[in-house]
Amino acid sequence: MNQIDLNLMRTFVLLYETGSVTHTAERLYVTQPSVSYALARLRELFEDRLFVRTRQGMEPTIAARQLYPALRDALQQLQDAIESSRDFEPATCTRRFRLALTDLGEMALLPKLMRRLHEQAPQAELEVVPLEIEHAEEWLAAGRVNALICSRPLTGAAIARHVLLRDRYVCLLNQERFGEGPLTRERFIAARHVAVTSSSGHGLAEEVMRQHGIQRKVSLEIPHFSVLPKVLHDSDLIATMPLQVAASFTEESPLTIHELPFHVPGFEVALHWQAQASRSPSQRWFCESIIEAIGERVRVG
Amino acid sequence: MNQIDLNLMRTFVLLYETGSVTHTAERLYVTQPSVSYALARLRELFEDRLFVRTRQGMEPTIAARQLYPALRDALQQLQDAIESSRDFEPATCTRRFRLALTDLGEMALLPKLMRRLHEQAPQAELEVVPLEIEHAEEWLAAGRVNALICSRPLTGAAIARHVLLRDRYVCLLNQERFGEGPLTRERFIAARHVAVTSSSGHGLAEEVMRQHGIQRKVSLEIPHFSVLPKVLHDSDLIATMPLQVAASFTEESPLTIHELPFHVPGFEVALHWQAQASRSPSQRWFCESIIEAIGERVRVG
DNA sequence: TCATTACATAGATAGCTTTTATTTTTGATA
DNA sequence: TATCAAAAATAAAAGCTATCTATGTAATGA
Repeated sequence: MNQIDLNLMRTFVLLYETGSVTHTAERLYVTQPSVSYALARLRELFEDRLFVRTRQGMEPTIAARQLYPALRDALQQLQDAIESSRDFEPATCTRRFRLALTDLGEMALLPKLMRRLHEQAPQAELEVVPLEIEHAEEWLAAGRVNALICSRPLTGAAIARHVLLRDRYVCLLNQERFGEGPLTRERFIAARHVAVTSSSGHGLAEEVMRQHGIQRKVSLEIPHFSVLPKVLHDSDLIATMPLQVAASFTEESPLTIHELPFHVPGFEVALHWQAQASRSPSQRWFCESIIEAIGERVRVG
Repeated sequence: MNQIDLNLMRTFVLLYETGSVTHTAERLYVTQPSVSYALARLRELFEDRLFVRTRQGMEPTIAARQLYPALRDALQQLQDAIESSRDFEPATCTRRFRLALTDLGEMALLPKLMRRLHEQAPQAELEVVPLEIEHAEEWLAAGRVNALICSRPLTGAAIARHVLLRDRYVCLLNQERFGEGPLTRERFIAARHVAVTSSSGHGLAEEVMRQHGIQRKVSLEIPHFSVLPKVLHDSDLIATMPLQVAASFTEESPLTIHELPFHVPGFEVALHWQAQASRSPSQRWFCESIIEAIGERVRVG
């Protein structure tokens, strides 16, 4: 066990991510046969083919799939640990950062974020992982993601938190189809609604409605926010969502924003990360960049 | 960054733990100059001397001290990940397991545990880390320890728990010096007590006393349970502690166990570990061994 | 069927780790 | 302070092994 060449694991992870011996070789600045030989050694080590050739590239076997997450996270931690005592240069950074986001977050924040990161660290990579709120703490603890953005405050041990922005829920609808006039409580209840089934933690408005005893007719349930503009444009449905997103939707479609006809407290969207003193400079830089990139945004609501 | 020889980190960790280039070489089955050369490369990599010669061996610099915990944990995770897909043989296992325990746990459980582990895995190493209850979850999440045993149930995400035994608090005293007769509430309050200042989570009895409004005179406060027999033997002090330990103390000293003169609920001593599916076979084996080793014990109380 | 693409294999090479041998350093002791 | 012992560092040589070039082979698509 103590004789295993740990450098092989780096090759494994790259093989998994690129799905190609050749591309892995390019990333490692070695020739293709070199990686092929490394793969042979990996296969002997794990007593499994690990990757088989298909038209889509090198497809991981079951064994490889099981190995990958743990190896990737462990390698990341190791690299973080090594890096922690060395200087960090965004300009020359080529590593990959992982950020968990709701699809709402993607729409509202990702453009700003990407611009910022690309300016400062043009060679760095950003991988957005769809947020599953119930795994949030686990992902942070295990290093699966470097940070995550959500509106539910995470309470677990050793998790740091920084509020990025405040928002509140509003209604969005196509006034033409819905009919003129303000959105009264009666009309809200009488209307047909579209709901987003979110494992993302956006259930605050629903909760409040339940508390107020407001029963609404949900005619459509979709898993993501992003198709809402099209859906609303072609129907008399009402969607309830954060103002930030609603506002951006009105820019692309002729939709109208209305206040909810009952009180829902505002909420905070916050960045969360593992608050260990030993986190690396790159990790710190990543979080700070996010905070600065999003923080610049004009507060709404 | 992607060119760093990860195998060097293994040498670093061993250097830190052995405090000796020569011993590290022995552990790695290479010669001393080989490790010396590796150290030279580490020094260049981290731009720090890392270890300086003293009478106690190679003493780590501040930089090395900062690096060590993160590197050790990351390496452990990596090795776990690699191991997870390979068979585990206790008989040939040479790795080191880390277990966080209270000193009470050490006394009550360690002998059984060590015997069991040594039988099945004679070459494995066990490192007992003094438990600091407030860092428990963090330690598990970060992989600082493989498991921990405590009586406070840990609630964090992704922590598995298995009750090892149930116990309850009793009083222990030297009847000769204390005076004959049962331990009434009046005598309990009138008596002088010895308390163990525990960061270990053994505060249940104290809490109950506070709730009952019982004020006792604490004449002695000590940080560990282990010296209690001697202290009690030479005094009329009363100690409040779990029955299991009290019972073992009566074997070595002529002390007497009394029920507490008020009700304190029993408590559970449980093993806790990180409940990730990806944990390695060795990790599973370690936890199962502990459960079997302790579970065999005759339940008391 | 042929061209193309990508991974595997063979044999040679070169680079780098390891080894043996030796020196230097450090701390202990007289 | 001088000397001795122990342990780390250095030097030079050796040996290993990962990498390279060249080539083979299998799958894909025009």
